[in-house]
Amino acid sequence: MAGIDDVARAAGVSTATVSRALSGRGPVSTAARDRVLAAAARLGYVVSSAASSLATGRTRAIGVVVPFLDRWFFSTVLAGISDALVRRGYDITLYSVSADPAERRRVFDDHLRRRGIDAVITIALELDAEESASLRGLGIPIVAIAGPNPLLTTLTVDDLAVGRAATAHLLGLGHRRVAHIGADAVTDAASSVPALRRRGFEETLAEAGIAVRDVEPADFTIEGGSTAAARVLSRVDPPTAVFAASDEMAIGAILAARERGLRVPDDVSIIGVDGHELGRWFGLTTVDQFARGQGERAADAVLSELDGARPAPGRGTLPFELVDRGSTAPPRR
Amino acid sequence: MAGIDDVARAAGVSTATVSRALSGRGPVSTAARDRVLAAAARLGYVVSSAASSLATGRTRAIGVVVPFLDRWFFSTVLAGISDALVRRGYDITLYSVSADPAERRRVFDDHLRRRGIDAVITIALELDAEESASLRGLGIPIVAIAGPNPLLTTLTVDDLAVGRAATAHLLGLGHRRVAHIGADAVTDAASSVPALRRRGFEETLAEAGIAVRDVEPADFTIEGGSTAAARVLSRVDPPTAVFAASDEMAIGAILAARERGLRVPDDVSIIGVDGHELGRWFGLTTVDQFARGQGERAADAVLSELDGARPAPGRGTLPFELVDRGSTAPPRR
DNA sequence: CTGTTAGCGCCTTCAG
DNA sequence: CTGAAGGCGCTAACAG
Repeated sequence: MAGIDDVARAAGVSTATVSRALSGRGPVSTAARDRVLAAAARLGYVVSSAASSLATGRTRAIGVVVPFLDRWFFSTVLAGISDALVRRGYDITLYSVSADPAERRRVFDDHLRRRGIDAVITIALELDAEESASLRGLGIPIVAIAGPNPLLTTLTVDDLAVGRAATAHLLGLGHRRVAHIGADAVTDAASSVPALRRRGFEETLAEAGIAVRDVEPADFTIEGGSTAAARVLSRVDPPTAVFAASDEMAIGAILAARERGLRVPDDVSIIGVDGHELGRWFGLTTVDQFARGQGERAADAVLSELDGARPAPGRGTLPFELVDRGSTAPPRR
Repeated sequence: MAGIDDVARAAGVSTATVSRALSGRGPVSTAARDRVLAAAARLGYVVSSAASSLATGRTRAIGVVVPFLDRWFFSTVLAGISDALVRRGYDITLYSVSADPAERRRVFDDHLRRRGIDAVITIALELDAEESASLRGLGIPIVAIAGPNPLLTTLTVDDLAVGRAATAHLLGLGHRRVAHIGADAVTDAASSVPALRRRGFEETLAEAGIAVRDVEPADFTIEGGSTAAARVLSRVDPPTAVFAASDEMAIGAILAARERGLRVPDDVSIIGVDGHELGRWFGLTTVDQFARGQGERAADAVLSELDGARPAPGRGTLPFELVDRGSTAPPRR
């Protein structure tokens, strides 16, 4: 494993010059630089990240913390982050944290601090005060995607608006009996993504003078959506439309409706949130939130902060867009 | 940021003792250890991974290299790896490599070498000789999941057997006109996962004295599966059964069949490979390969190698299991 | 069992 | 523009 002094010797310069030539920091004559580059290439020299970061304090690695790895939204955002980061020569250190408090503490207090990372991106993580403090204590740029966190710089779609848009779409079609599948009023924090979408739903209904009914908590999986939808649709006076807070739940709802012999959208309209690729196949109308783009933007945000830009003033807002693919229509009566 | 000598001072011992007490390597009296632990906790001390790995050569980080992040199989395996690794206090450094040769070279020759990682896990990566050599050159344990690579220690299901099992299942039901959706004979390496499944298909057919027809290449997405299935099913003499090399393609095939007014399994039987959670909802018969478990096993394998175990002799074989959920049945005639 | 003391490999002032 | 040299924070002999 060639070291910096092997290169220095081969190029006939000092290690300081090698360091300068390779890092681009500090003045080096063209001639010297060329010799260094050639020698480095010939020897297959690569700086040791450990040594380099011990000396500089920077690691060219970004920590990414997620609550799930195997759900569409998270892996898609992660893919976006990875794309953007790899282009800039940064690595990702990945942390998937469960709900287990002890394990979370270990990740926040040990791993994240021990490991040299230059910045952190969290995806839809609901952090308690202590965890937020832990993150801030790292003294590095932090960007939280999805879910406004008053304690952190966040980059998020306006989920209240998302909830309102989806609901307004249904009301605009003439629906009056509308169900919502999503947040659990008991366990979800008021500022969480699910809770905001739900609030958007409730507010919009209230403004239209419609009483809120049929709000079913579910866990954002197809299965959860299906179960919840089955429950609402089996009421004596079932809703004519369902707003699910995620596409996976919406797909579950479509499947549940079909199982009950209901046609979508003829018998019941269904709308989701996400822009899940699968939605296309179900003709699912949804509020697309461009997950991959969110990841890219978060990566760009932390990188520009690392390049000296001030932390984004306040919070960044990400785009969303209602995509009508046909799973919603006016109620039959 | 408290350092090791802050702890040493607070505990009234030398830094060497602190290091020993905290790492567990080397003898320390109980009394000293307790004082060190207390001081470290009080000061919120965490070792600097950069300094530690510079001194030891180990980083407690495992590199994971994948070709995709946003496809079910990969994110699921990754979740398994993460679970197993986090339990043992290791971090994941994640690399998603595209097909772009230049970018791949950068990852293999720069990132992977610069970054201190103690071992590498690759998931379904088709490596050329140079890339394999690059990896081996790291001089650290390597485990390749999915796809036998003659140049590396691999941990993989026997995809030839998977292909045979799926095909035999269809033949056993009485099908004689069976199509396959999967490998592209032109672009897929003979030892790749898709090619092996396809070969299992072809061999099994041949052994039953049935001529191979209707082999459609597709890209392992729902969309690709749907398109390919549409093509086979529109033949004048369409197959009575379809074996898709992944569940995502199989689901695409089911959707395509439905679109053509065909019932599954009455008009056409469909079987996939993976154990994708979505399969449940389509009643998809599949060859489950327990993706999450694959990740866990790979993680365990590299960790035990790091703990001194010899590299697994030859290649490890992972389990698979045919799960009949009803999308296959005897042909009508 | 414990402290002292070299480095680990690189970066970065500071002179020249 | 370039080289010499100290030090980043920790670990691993080596004495004691």
